[in-house]
This record gives sequence, structure tokens and C-alpha cells, in this order.
Amino acid sequence: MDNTPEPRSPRRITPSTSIKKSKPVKRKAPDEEVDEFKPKKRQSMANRGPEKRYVESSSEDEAPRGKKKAPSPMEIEDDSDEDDMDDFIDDDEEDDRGKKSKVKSKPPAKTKKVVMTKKETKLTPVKKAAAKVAAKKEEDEVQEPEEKPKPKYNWAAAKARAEAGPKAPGSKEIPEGVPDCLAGLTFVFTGELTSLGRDEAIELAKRYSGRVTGAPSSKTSYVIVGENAGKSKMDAIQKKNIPTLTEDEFLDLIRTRHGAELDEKQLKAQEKEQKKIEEAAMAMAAKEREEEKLRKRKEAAKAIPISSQLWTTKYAPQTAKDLCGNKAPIGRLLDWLKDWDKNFKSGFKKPGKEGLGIFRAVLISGPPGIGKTTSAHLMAKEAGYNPIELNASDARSKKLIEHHTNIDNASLDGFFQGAGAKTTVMDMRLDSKTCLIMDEVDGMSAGDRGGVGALNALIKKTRIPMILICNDKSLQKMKPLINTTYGMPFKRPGPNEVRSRIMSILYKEKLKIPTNVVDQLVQGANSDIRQVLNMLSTFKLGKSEMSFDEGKALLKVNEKNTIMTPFTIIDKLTGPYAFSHTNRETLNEKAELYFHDFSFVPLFMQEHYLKTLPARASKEDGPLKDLKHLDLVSKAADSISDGDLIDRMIHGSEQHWSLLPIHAFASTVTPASLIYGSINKPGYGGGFGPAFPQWLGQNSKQGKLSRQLTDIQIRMRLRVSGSRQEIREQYMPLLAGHIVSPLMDRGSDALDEVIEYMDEYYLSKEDWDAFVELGVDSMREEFVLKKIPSAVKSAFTRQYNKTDHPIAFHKGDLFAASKKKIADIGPAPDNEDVFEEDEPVPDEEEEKGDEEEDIDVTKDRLIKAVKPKVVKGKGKK
DNA sequence: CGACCTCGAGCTCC
DNA sequence: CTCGAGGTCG
Repeated sequence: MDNTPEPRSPRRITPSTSIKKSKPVKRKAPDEEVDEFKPKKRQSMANRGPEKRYVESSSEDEAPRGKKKAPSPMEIEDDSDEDDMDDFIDDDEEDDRGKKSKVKSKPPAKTKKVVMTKKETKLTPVKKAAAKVAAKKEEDEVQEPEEKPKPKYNWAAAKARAEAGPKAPGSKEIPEGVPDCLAGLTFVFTGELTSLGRDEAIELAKRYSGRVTGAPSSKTSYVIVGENAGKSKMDAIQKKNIPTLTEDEFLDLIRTRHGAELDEKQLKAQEKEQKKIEEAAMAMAAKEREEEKLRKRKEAAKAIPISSQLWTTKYAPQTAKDLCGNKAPIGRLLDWLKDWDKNFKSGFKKPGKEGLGIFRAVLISGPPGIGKTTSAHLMAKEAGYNPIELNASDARSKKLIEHHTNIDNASLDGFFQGAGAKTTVMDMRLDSKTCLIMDEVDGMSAGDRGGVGALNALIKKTRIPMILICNDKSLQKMKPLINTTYGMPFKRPGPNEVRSRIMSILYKEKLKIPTNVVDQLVQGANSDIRQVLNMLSTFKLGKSEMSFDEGKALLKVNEKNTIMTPFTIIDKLTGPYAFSHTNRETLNEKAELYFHDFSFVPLFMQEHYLKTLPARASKEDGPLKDLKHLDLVSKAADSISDGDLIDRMIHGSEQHWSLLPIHAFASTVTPASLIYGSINKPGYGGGFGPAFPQWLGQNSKQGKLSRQLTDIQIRMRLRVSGSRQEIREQYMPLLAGHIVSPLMDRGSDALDEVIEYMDEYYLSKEDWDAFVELGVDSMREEFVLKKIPSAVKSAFTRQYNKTDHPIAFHKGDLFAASKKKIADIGPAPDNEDVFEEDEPVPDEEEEKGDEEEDIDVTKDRLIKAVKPKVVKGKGKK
């Protein structure tokens, strides 16, 4: 925190939430959260007398570094904010001095070089009140003249600023330019601006239809250079000779530039686009009329009139032209479908030019809402196929996969093998021109493992093209599909692609929404057209126009839908400008991020804090920079370590949950405030974004092992007694000699013996796997698996699956049911601990799952063997 | 109309 | 860094 920035002119810009389109609102209506929040906070600060003092003094000795202090929220108060506050307090003081001569002069803790010209600012009642509070406090603290202004002033000043800010004349105010005055210009922002946040600046440029890109290039009209501008960018700027602006000049540009000074080319392009939009809208209207007619003719009472349909269905893409983005993969998909017959005849031997001739199925993957399913349908139709959609997550299709497309089952399979045969599956007719579209493949195998396996087997012999759709193909369970299908990753369509479509729809709906607003919406909705349409259609109910700010408000309402993962949280907390003085988020808001998931976020922070290029060190150069970096990291480590201690108190025996906020700051916010900065850090293992905490990986593995051990124990408890530990330490080595070693030593000869032994103890093949995984020393996993020839392994699996086993609950899914059975039998009396974790006894339905055949044998056996009514845990044998 | 070049953005984790 | 899109030139 010692790299305090130069004193600078105060910011007169409201928090972004309160930028109003027209005149600033009267202050009687304090704007939104920020404002609501701050005053509240101030009060709470003011109420705390003594603590505050400590905080103040400690925040003062930041400069002499190395002093260990208990982490405290206030400490990590942004230095910049402090500065700002200073400035503001100064303002207030000066005002007050001028008017009442009441306030004593401030200790010269900080040199103010910049004297503002806004003393004439009329004090509004609120501001006066705020100033009064400030003044009073000042009087109180006067005895300690060496003290810096108190953090508590921040709130007063912040409030005053938030409310009075936009009105203050002569200060850096957000200028109001002519609409579209930046049209046709391309901006690049670099470095930290003095009063505008990066986002605000970008937003401002976009508000006036400017274009903002990340890297300067020959297309860039202006580069707005702030403090600490990146060196590479500056070099590029110099090399390409791009005009640069300061922030003030940028604001002036907005003020002075009139209208769109577009050159001919741009105008032409605009015209062209407009024409395209209108054409598309016409086409849409025509289509709608047609459909409306059709509907009327049919007189289908049930059909909903198109005009009242949801926009998302109403404007669902009808032709390939309507699809946004992903042009290349969609084209490939079409080619593949068209060539399918040919490839089928040649036995999928010829790769073709794109190499997709050898696949019988494609796997489309990509985030939701970008038209994967629609593309698949449209392309199938276009290629002359009759698409059948199976949604893997709905039970019907699941059954279908299980029962009809199972390779051992003849019904569908007959079709897939016989040429040209016709079959009906679930009331759907299949013929040679059918194309199977499996949606949400990744949601499939959740309930029935082997779903993907069965699907894969189906793919290998299908006689019709199959299009599989999933959201995430990197999942483990999707692995079998990767080699058998052609992967087609779909990406989010770019804003440009979405815009034209949205614009046409809007044109047709007679909604007047400027391009930049649409862009904003698209961006805010992450290019999810459906979401944008939904937002717009609800908006349409009230109005027919939308301003930039209305769009923003609309986005804000909808943005809650986006989920925060620890990754995004860490991104937010340690992003390049996360704690820069232009950042508008309060510390409390940052702490809120921690509370999103307070068991994970600290872990991610701990994983991440060494991987940034701290912005606080970026001022220095050479060795000094490294030193500063080290210093910051060391401080962050200290804080994280403090956080760990606090964590002990929270999660340890004392359960001091009230310490959670402190933990938030110590473990997360403070480190973030120190090391925030560029994430992409070459040379340090590189990588992108926060890594998944290694500890978590190990932890989840441990969790898995421990669950497996519990499994084994529960199964064996029919024969043996003992806690998990006992089983692990005493039975398992013994058992290993009987169920693992024979396979290692004698190979497949020992199979029968081993399986018999496992049956004796009700151990399944899965238990065997777990058993091996749990092994140590001479029984450790790699060693064992290496020693057993793979032929033996597969023979083992085959043989095990071939025979019936006297275990009622050898499937993981049936585990819940199995526990009940054990309870029925009555466990060994000294092992009640296992049953403590029992879920409520599952009801009958769950018990008879899909695997009835499996159960039947064993069920009889077990249930006959014992009296069923013994109460859980109490039964003695 | 096609090939080449240049610009720009997204990439990764659950 | 790599891919795709878009523009320009032959």
C-alpha cells in the first residue's frame, strides 16, 4: 500500500449505477445499492468508537512496512479510496471554512497539490450534513494531529460525492454528448484512468456508439492512456503512430464532437446493414402471415396464435440463415450429413477432406443457448433427413436407450443392422432417412451408468446418422465418445452476429432500440439469444423504445441468473483493476464474493495468489519490481496464514462462526488487495485464470477412498465386524492375500477361487477395484495392476459379470436400498457408527430399481435368511 | 471469386 | 498462442 498514487483531481463521477441518462436525479432519491449501502455502513462505523481508533493508527503505519498487524478490514481499504476521500474531505472542509470558518485546518498529512475549482459548489442539505459530520469528527480527533483522515469519513464523503457528485460544476463530470457522437471511432483504453473505471470508460464510449477493442492496431482511432500504461501497448502505439488521448481529452471529445462524422464507407456499410435488417424483418413478417393463415385454416383451437407466442419460439431460427455464428461447424455438419450415405456405403473408410468421413456420429458441444439443438435439426432437415430428437435426460429416452437400442436387444438393433427396414420406436417411425439427435448426452449417464457405453456401442453400428449434443465434452464420462464421434465444438456467437438478427426482430416488432443498446444487451446476456429475446419481450410489454440506461437496468435485473463459481469470484477479486482506485466495488461487496462460497474461495485464493503479476508492483522496474512483488506476496501469505488461524477457530472445537467476516478479509480480501493484477502470468507456470486447488483434488480423492472403504465395510459386515479402521488395517491385508495375490501369482487360474472368496464376503468387482486402490506397499495400485496381466483382468471382469453373486447391493445406485437390507439383517452390535449416517430408509419404489433381475436372486436369499422386521441398529444375531 | 493477410478475441477450470 | 472473420487484391 505504500505505492500511494499521486494526489489527483477528485473524481466527480457517480458510481456507475447512478449514471442517469438525463439530468442527474434529485438527491432525495438516493440511487440503488451503492448509496444505500454506504450510509448504513457509515453509521455502523461511527458507532464503533474504540476499535476505530486502532484501525486508524494501524492504517497509518502502512508505509513502514513489515509491521505485523492483525488483519483488519479497514487496513485493506484501498489507498486510492483513502486518497479520494481525503480530497473530498478537503472539499467539504474548504466549503465549510468558507462558509462557517468552523473547521480547523487539516493536518498536512498529505500534500494536496491539486486544488479544486469547485469551491463554489453549492452545498446541498445532504452534503452539508455530511460535511458537518465530517467536521465534527475532525474536531474530535484534533488532539491527534498526526493522524490521517479516518476511514469513517469515507462514508460521509462517499455519500456526499455519490449524491452531489454529478451536480458539482467545474469538476470532472461525465459530459453529455450528442448521441452517437463517437460513432465510427475505435478506442483502446490502457492503463489506469484517473477518475473513470475501466468498465465505466468502456461503457461511456459504447454509450455514444464508439467501438472499444483490446489491443491497439491501425484501425484504432484513439488510445486513451492512463497511469501505468502497459509497455507493450505503448510501444505498439508509438510504432503505429496512433493518436493518444488523456482521460480529460477523451471526455472533451465526447463533449465537443458532434454527431456522426462518418465517412462514406461507413455510411454505406450502415445502410447496407439496415437494409439487410429490413429485408430479414420482411421475410419474417411474411412467414408469420403464412403460418397464421395455415393455423386459421386448420382451425386448430389449441394452437396458440403466433402473436402471443413466446418470442423465443416465435423467432426460433427457421432456416440456416437464421442461425447466428458457428458457421464453420454448421457447414461441416451439413457436409457430413450429406455425405453420410456415401460414407456408409464405403464403410466409413474415407476420411474426406475434413476428415469427418470416417465417423458415424458427431458430437456437438458448447454452452447452452447457442443453438446447438436447432442447428442439428435444421441441418438434418436440410440434408434431407427426418430428425428424431431424443432427450437423454428425459426418462422415456433413457428407457429407449436401455431397452431398445441396447445392442443385445433386437428391436431397434434390427433396424440399425438390417438394410432399409422400418421400425417404430416409441411411436416414432424410423426409416433410412431418419437422423437421430440425442440431446444432453452428458446428462444421460447420471442415473444409469453404462448409458454412454451403450450409446457408444450403438454408434459403432448405427445405420443412420447420429448427432449427439452435450454441454461439456471434457467430462470424464464423455470420454468413450471422443474416439467414435467427430467433435464439433460450438462457440458463442459474436456480438456482431447476434446483433443483426436481434435488430431484424426488433424492427419487425416495431421496437426502437439503438444498436449500442442491443450490443450491450447481447454482451450482458453472454450472447444467449434466447435470453436477450426474453428480456426484450418482457420489456416490450411496457414500452416501445429503450435507452442505454434502460438497457443497463434490464441487464441488471437479469444478471442475477449468472452463477458465480469460485473461478469467477477469484477473477473478480484479483482482476487487473480489482482494487484500483477506479474500482467502484466496496470492500463489503468484495467480502460478499467470499460469502458466495466461503469454503472454497479461500482455497482458490491460496492457490492463486502466487500466480498474478501484482498491479501494486507494476510501477517499479527490474529488481525493485521483484522485490516489491516478493513483499506483496509475503504479506498476502501472512494474511492467508492468519486466515487459517481464524479458520481453526471457526471450524475447530470452538465454532466461532461470528468470525466469518474476519476470515473473509484475512483469507480472501486482503490477499486479493495485495496481489491483484494481471492474471496471465507468463513464466510462472503460465496457465489461465485460477487453477483448481490441488488440495481439493486430493481431498475429493480422499473422500472417494473413504466412501469406498465404507462400502467395503458395509458389505463385509455380513461376515465380519469391525470399524472402518479395523477393516482397513486388519481385514484388508488378509483379504488381499485371497482376492488379489492369487490373480497376481497365478493369473486366470485363480479366477474362480477369487470370485468365490469375494462372494463369501459379499464383495463386488467394484469393491475389488476400490480394494486395490486402497492398497499400500506391495499391494499398492500401480504395482498390483502392473502385475496382473490385462488378459487376466478382463477375464476377471467378464467372469465376474457372467455369474450371479449373492450380494443384494452391488450397484452403487442401489446402495441406499442395500443399507436397508443390512438393517433388516441386523448389523454387528458394535458398529453402529456406520448406520448413523444412514439416510432415511428408502421407500419401496427406490428399492426395486431398474435392476430387478439382479435383485431378485439375492433378494430372496437375503430376505429369506432373516426376519425382516428387525429395527435398525438394534438387531442382534 | 478465391487466396492471402491482418485484426481481434478467446482460451481454462467446476 | 491460435483460430476465425473480414477485408483486399489479383
